[in-house]
Amino acid sequence: MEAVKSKPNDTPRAMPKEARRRQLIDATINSIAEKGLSGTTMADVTQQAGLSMGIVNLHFQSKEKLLVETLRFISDEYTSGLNNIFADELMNVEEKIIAHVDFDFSRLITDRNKLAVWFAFWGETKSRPTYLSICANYINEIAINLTHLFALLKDQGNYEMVDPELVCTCYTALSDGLWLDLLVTPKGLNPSQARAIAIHYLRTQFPKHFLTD
Amino acid sequence: MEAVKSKPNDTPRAMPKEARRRQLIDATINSIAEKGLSGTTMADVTQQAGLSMGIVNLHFQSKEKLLVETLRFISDEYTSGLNNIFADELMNVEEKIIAHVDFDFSRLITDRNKLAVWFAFWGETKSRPTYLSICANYINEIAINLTHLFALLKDQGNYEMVDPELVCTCYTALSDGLWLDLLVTPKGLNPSQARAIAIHYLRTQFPKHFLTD
DNA sequence: TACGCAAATGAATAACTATTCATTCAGTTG
DNA sequence: CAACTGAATGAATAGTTATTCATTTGCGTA
Repeated sequence: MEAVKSKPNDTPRAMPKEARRRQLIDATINSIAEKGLSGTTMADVTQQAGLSMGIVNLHFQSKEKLLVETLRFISDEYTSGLNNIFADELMNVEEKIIAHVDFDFSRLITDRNKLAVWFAFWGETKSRPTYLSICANYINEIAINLTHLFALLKDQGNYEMVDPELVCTCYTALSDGLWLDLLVTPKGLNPSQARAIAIHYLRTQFPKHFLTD
Repeated sequence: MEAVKSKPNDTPRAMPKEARRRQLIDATINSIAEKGLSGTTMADVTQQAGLSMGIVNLHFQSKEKLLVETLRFISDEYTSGLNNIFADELMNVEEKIIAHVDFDFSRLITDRNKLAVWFAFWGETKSRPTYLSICANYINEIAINLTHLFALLKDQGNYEMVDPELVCTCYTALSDGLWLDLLVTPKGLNPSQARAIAIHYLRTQFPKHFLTD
């Protein structure tokens, strides 16, 4: 038997549990992006990670749980990024909304592999309520926070006719659609153009704001 | 062996080829909506259709081809509906745009089973270029037609500042996002509310138009 | 009514894939 | 440095699912 693998294995045999789990989640994201959710097998994931077959069942009892944790990972990443912005005491309302948009179209979020994971799960939501339940809480929380920011800006700018809840729903749907665009036709639209479209919409509602760039 | 099935089988044994294919495509749509793309098996589809296992391979050489034809079916349904509107000589520009929006949020298109199929395929697009190639043509064609309508309305209404291409991209992303909303949170938004949001956006661009309702 | 034939059947097969677990391995402790 | 311990391995297993094809079915025709 060959004792030496030519590929230098840079992961030590004993790693903090969390780091190994994270390594497997990363491999899962890549595999879903490359082969789709239906095409992702245990063999794919473990090979991606450079580890052996049994490793997933060791760290996550089953494939299904690995998938759930993967969705939870990208959900948490998104939610916590936005919560940092909402909680930031140094920004005013307009700055927070711009920071929100910047985050939505940042490298971290518009990474095509992660977008592929998002939409892979959305496509299965109707048949697997678990997937929806992971996102349901954060969806609602973000909507409340964002609506609140729009309401504040409405007051500050005397935008009588603006309906903050409508603007929040519209902005959210728009960014979902722009993400889909970035995923499926990457040559048609780049993240900064997508960002510009989102800002264009906000400017229709708050014409005295969002005039930079 | 039991000779008589209690369930009355209303499909005659010999059916026009196209009708049987259509029956299987319908069953596939239902199965994808109910079990997801990854959970859809040949047994599911054929049971849904009330037919036997071998039938799919008889009419579509393989499972993969059945899936491709299913995507093609809903793509064609959408495209041809819009093309009828673009080609209609009895409508003026504003009426055509409204008809477009009405179609986008009609029963035919916002059927949750069909939305589930759309997003199931979008989620696999990155890994299966075939799926994208089926849609690529119509996406482009519709964008050209819709941009043209916006350009005409810009001229007719003297909307100096409007960028028709931007409005088309924005409207398209918005409707994609609203469809996702209708799919995943059906209790949060109904089709007529979604339609109202789309009109709300168009009104920001063409304030003298789209004032009905 | 009987015959011919295309359509449909479904049991058998072949291919694939998640999970298990006895064994190996490497880092740590006494 | 030897014994210990828990992580990691991967061949074997068990379960699932697409595909095949010999057989059956029922419709149209002579």
